[in-house]
Amino acid sequence: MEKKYNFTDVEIKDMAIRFKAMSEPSRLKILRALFPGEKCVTEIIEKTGLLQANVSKQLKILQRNGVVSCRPSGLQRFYKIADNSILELCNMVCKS
Amino acid sequence: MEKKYNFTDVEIKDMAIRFKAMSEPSRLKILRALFPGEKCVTEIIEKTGLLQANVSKQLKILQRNGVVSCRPSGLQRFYKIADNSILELCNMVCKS
DNA sequence: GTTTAGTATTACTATATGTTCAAATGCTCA
DNA sequence: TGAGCATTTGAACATATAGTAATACTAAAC
Repeated sequence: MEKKYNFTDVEIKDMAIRFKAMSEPSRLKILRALFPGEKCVTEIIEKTGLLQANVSKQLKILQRNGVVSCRPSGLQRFYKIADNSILELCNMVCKS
Repeated sequence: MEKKYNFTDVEIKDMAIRFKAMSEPSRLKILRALFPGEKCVTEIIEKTGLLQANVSKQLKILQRNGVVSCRPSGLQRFYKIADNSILELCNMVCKS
């Protein structure tokens, strides 16, 4: 597998932002809750044990960085993992 | 490839710490300087354009989290990427 | 059409942590 | 001891997190 390592400054900045999105336990707990499939905010609150305001805030950060996506449905908003590589990333970091 | 997604709280905490280690542009610039091969602190300072104190502090963080390793040699200390998966990780995040 | 209940986001505050820079200190070898 | 290389310290500034409370949104009941 061909690997790149001459990253530009812009790429480095973007990478830092993405890594930062994954760098909080509260956000990783939300991802853990979402790996099996999409869930609404209330379900995420139950699964994670975090407070409502906190979940909402962290979901916004995850969404802004393309880690999760959102689908409104009636009163609820269903969030899901945006990309398969997120799980792969977690597995790689967890092993090392 | 078999993927895990029932991470324990402890695993999540550790993952967050590792992601955080990669979440600063200054640290990623240091890694970029090290990808071609090991370098001493002075060389890293030249390559990155960061100040000495800063490089030293960020190297310590990277070392504490197992991202780089250190080999003293005379007056100098040579740092290198500790693990091949670091570059793989950067490639994965850069693409997405 | 207005109200009401359920659902989710936003504002605000206190606290904590991280980054950078300048200066001082530590370490190693000649 | 002195020079070169690297780390540590301390202060200023910036950013992030968690919690409480208030606000916004949506759909259905009346």
